Amino acid sequence: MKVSKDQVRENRMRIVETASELFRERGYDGVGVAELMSAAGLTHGGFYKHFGSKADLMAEAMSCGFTRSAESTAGVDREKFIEYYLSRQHRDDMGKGCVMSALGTDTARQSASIKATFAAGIERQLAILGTENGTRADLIDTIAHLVGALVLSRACPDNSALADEILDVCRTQLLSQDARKD
Amino acid sequence: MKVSKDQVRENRMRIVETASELFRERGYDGVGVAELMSAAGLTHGGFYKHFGSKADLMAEAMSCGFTRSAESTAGVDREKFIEYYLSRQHRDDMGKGCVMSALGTDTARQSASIKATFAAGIERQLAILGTENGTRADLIDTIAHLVGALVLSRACPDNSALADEILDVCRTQLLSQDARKD
DNA sequence: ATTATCTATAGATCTATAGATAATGC
DNA sequence: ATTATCTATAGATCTATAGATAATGC
Repeated sequence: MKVSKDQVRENRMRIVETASELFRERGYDGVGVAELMSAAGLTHGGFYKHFGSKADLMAEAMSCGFTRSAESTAGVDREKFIEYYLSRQHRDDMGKGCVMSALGTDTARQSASIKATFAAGIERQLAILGTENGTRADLIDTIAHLVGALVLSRACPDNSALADEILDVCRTQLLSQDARKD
Repeated sequence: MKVSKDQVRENRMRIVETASELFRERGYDGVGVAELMSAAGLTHGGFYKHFGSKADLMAEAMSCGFTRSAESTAGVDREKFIEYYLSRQHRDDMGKGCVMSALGTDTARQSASIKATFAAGIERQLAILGTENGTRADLIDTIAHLVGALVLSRACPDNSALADEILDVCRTQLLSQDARKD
């Protein structure tokens, strides 16, 4: 039953990636270790050879999600970032979307070390957007605005007018802020 | 063991108010029916004479929270609302604060009927702020901005510089939008 | 007589651990 | 020999229900 070191690394990574998506989709309390391992193609007993606890995995899964976001956001300018962030596609696929909007409230209810991982993720996102897209204050403001729009839109009934209205109103406002600076 | 009709009404209300606060604090999955009833001074077996399910209570608890918010927000102008919303006090007491920021992501993971209750709450909040504080679009935009700021600030480590920075940056930006319209 | 609350429990889940197994890697 | 994964399970929890109890309200 033992596997090669490469296989172990791959299994571990698959657990983290799977968890990253499932936690975003259903929340920390919404996914059990057994289901998570099963989704990664393993049995639940093996989990604790990889991680000390479910909470430890949460931190890694969150960090992994931030890394994926950073990768796909690199080189994107403010306008494109806003368009992507407030798209229906992003809203309707929470598991693959932004960690800040999907796990922000979950994180508020977790331990200090998870919060620290989250804060580090915010800083990484700010760094990726970079000074060419605005001052630090501008970027923090924009990100908060985007996160709020997505959280509210997702909390509205699927395909409801209000859900789309929230995205549209915020997109218009955020892009007009951009225009004022040009 | 039976109690008067008045007592029944009072017990039911106490369950809803207790749930409203506990759900905001710890999330829907973070509180069990037994603990909830115990916090309301009752035993868990009696729960299902009041509510069909835990999810049914969630809807009522959410609606109750929105009502309390509406009460305390009535007559408050945009500037005062922003100051209150982005205060440390509000951020650090999630159980007693705004339902949108505390339960938005939880709601995104719930059934359509809970989402409908949430959307109705947004509409109520918009109505309370009223046309004297801006167009419907202005208000939606402001609320999304506020919710995002609070969600992100709460996800940062307690008493961290970033947690406060997020609130401060967004307060400045939101109040400057106000000034531009005067 | 009705019924809100109580105690008790069914049945399903949850996190975490124990011990067996079998392939890797020294 | 080591160890990642497996099966099995401990012990705690979870939602929901059943049946007893006792005070209300007809």
